[in-house]
Amino acid sequence: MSRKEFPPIDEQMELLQRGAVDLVDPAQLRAKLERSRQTGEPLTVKTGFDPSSPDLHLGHTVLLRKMGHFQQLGHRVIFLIGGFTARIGDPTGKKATRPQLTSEEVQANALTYQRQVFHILDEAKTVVDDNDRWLGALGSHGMIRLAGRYTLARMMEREDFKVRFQENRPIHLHELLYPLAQAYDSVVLKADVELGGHDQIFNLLVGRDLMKEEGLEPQVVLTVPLLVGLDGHEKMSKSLGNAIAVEDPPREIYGKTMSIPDSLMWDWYLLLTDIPQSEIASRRSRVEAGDLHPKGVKQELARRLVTQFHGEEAAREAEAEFEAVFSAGGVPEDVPEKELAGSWTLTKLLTAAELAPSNGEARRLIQQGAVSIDGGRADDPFLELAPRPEPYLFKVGKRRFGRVRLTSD
RNA sequence: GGAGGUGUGGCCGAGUGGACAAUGGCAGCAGACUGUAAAUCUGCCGGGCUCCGCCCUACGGAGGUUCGAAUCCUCCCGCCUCCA
Repeated sequence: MSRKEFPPIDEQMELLQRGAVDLVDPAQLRAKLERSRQTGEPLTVKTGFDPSSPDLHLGHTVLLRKMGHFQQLGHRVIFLIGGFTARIGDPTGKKATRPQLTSEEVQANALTYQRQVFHILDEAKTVVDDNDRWLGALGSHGMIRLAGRYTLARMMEREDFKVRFQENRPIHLHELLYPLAQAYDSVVLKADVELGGHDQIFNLLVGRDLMKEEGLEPQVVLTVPLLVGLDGHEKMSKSLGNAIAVEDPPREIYGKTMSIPDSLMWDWYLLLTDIPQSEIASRRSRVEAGDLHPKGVKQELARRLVTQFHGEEAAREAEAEFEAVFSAGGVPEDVPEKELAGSWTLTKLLTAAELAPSNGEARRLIQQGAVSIDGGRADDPFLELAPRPEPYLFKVGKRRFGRVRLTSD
């Protein structure tokens, strides 16, 4: 194995700490980096992913990008699929217990995951592993022995457990095993560093403890913040509907980015782009002083995000379309088209064409002035539309478009 | 095993026999204002219809009492607390 050259420590430290929330602890990370520089051995960096929900969104990419930083610096990054831990389910305090996944589902999800992940990570440099490999083999005895390495008191230091215990809410025994299992991964992999979202801090620290317990050098723990979603308040998540999926089409990524609150833009710049922090700070102060219009700054962000997943060409197109549709009130490129037979009442037509979820909703939208036909507002729910050769163009609300061709049977 | 409590619309949370498709808040949708930003204001927010009205479905599930039940009774299910 050839000796690797690593960048200077300070340079590495700066990149790695960008946007990080916790770093336990900086001195130790520095020491590990120095050692790897001397020996030419890269650090082993572990990040676990729960394969239960395979749709990645920008929130996940914050972590992936941090992994990418380690890769850029020449370290060895392990993308660890929690095939075993997914079947325990990370205790969140929420009532919904996650459904137990079959190993087929886990495998299918893992593949979907990998397809999405390698938009961000360098596939050639990424080690993919699955903790089912060792945790599955542990067996009951092994698990009990593992449980013997930790105490209830230490487990109860976790905020979530503590609160639930105080409030007399249930804590199931298997939930205590989750942090242990995750910690055991670090032991097996002899991780130098473990990355995770800030919400994972407890689990990651258990990893440190367990490694010490097993006589290993403890891992350094680095966490990144949870990305705030489109609404500007809640963390980004698919179920809250405030997410941008990695596989969203260009115009969605672009448009959704444009809809975030201005105040959120700086965080996104920090966590989702590589623009130097000094540059971000300078833009921010110019916007706040009124020297720079926030729209343009946000458009650049949107462009950069589209570029990451679809390339520059797609980003330019998305921007052109955005300008045409929203700034100039035009019509998007590819409006879905439907064909229906005969004459229709406006209300029912909207429902039939899936431009409204129900007739009642369609009627409301019409009455509220949200519907236009061929560019002119339509406010009569009972308007009769007759068949004609060219399709009708409907616009519902700000961004829903549809063409409907009415045929005379 | 025993005693008690609780279960309401996407979420939180009122409602304890009729005026309840169910107060209020959040979320969502639409309009105005804009930069498809935020904030703000206004309206909507179970489904269907021939729509100032009517019909259907709905308050954990199944039965029952009643002219009438989210509200009372019985059984069942889930969740919580205390005692053992």
